[in-house]
Amino acid sequence: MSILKTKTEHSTPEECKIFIRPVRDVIDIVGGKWKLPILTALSFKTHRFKELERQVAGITPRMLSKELKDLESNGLVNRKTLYTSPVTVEYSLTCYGKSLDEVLSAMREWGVNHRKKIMDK
Amino acid sequence: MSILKTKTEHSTPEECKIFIRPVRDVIDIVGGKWKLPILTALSFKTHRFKELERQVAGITPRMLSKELKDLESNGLVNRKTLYTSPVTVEYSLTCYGKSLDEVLSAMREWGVNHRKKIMDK
DNA sequence: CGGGATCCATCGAGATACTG
DNA sequence: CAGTATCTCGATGGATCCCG
Repeated sequence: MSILKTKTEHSTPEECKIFIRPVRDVIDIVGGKWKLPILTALSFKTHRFKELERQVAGITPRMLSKELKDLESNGLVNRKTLYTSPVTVEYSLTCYGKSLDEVLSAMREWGVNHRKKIMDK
Repeated sequence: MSILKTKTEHSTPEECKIFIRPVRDVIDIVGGKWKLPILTALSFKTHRFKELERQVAGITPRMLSKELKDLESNGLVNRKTLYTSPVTVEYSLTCYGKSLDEVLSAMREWGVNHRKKIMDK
């Protein structure tokens, strides 16, 4: 790629990638069937595994476990083992997880309006 | 965060659905492998089908056609047939499509920061 | 209770060839 | 040029059973 490249009316593949990648990251993080329901449940209160399984209607333990790991690896959710008997585990939103809410709110606002617009047609 | 949250500590399934649905709508609209690359290409300038096929590296005509129909059905993209010979078709972002940019920017901002955060670990 | 392991169905997307 | 039609495959997620 030329160092002397001036501003063009079209984008280079590199520019596009840098532009798109972080947006895609967000989609990957909150996308899929269960991430939003889980985050929403946790935004109301801390839940144990079994409680989440009941709150998030329809989810299987297998998926719940996998999704919680994903969310935890992204720093959105905190996992806390309580050594009661039997052992219980508490899941909660981290502060960082809560910071996602601004983004979700922006999406929600546009989405609510869009739904209205599409319905009217 | 949410209006609901200030009112109750837990959510009903109905409330959750209404809360989540518009966000999911946005994910569906810009999600998948090709929507963002296509929207990004069109955000720079109007393109014909074949031009888009070249701009969006790797896409097949089958997918490009399908994705453009999706975007058009959501009012984000305008399709304009030019009766030249042979016929050419121009695709462009609608004003409504451009309104999505605020949302994408919010996502991008969070995503850029997140990528930095994850990389540092 | 909090998961893991295994098998299976569905769907998004690629490859390729073809048409008006 | 602007798409369509088939076929195929890998990923996502569901069903079921199992364990410490």
